[in-house]
Amino acid sequence: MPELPEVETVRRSLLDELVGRTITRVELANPKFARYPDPAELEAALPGQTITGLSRRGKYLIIQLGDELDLVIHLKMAGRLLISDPAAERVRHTHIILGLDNGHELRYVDLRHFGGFYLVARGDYRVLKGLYGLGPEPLRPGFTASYLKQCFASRKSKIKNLLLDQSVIAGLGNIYADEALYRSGISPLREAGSLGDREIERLHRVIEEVIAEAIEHRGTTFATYVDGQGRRGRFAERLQAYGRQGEPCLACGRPLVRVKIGGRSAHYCPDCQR
DNA sequence: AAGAAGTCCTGGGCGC
DNA sequence: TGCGCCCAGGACTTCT
Repeated sequence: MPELPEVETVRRSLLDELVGRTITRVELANPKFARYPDPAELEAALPGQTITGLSRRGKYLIIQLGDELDLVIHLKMAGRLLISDPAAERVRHTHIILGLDNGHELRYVDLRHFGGFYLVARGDYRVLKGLYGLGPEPLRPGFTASYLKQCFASRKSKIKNLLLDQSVIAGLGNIYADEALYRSGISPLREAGSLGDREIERLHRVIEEVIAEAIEHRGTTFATYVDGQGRRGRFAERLQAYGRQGEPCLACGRPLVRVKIGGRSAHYCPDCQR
């Protein structure tokens, strides 16, 4: 499930391949992945456009086209962007193909059918409510402990739910939220408003640390995630909480547990996380 | 207004 | 072996 580190890894893996290229051809093998505007408009608008940049906000990947357009892509749970030779066989669930002027193709593959493409005017993200209302990036100056204190103050929501709220912090998903809480010794079940200043400061530091470390290791591959060249991430082996229910806590040796919080699974150590 | 719950979707894993 | 069930999960909508 691509979260910030995985989307950033995909971005970096595609930079050299995409920037400067012109789109020659569009094939909507499954039109529903053209989320906005409608498929016919997307299909008509892309050919001839030159890719001038590739950026990321939270879990959104943004392909800059010319001076005026942004092609926004969200991979959701299982989306993949792959550079391919047109002659190479298409894997199942290949939904969108962009032909490039260097003879390669950019293929969008999505087993869970959740992700998609959005074509908007440069910087105009109103149709993407989540992108429009995104909170600060964890590795940028706007993300501070005092900002978090302000977000958490008197909130009744469990801290785990707020970490997943993209309007609070951009880019955290289930894996890194669990890892950050584990490393900071805070139970995912705590009411956000009950956290003390010291705890929030620690959580803030640990979020930066986990995200930076995960980017360094090119993300976490659990099931489907790979970068633009099909390479897996190496962070899975460093996970201390996510997916380790029943296994011993690395700090105290007692088994980690998995519980449901807000419809999502949360993995934690009931002894070390308070 | 905050917070909870439902929605999309497929393949893998499970029990029987 | 094979069927049916449940689950994973991000962002968005709808509801209370």
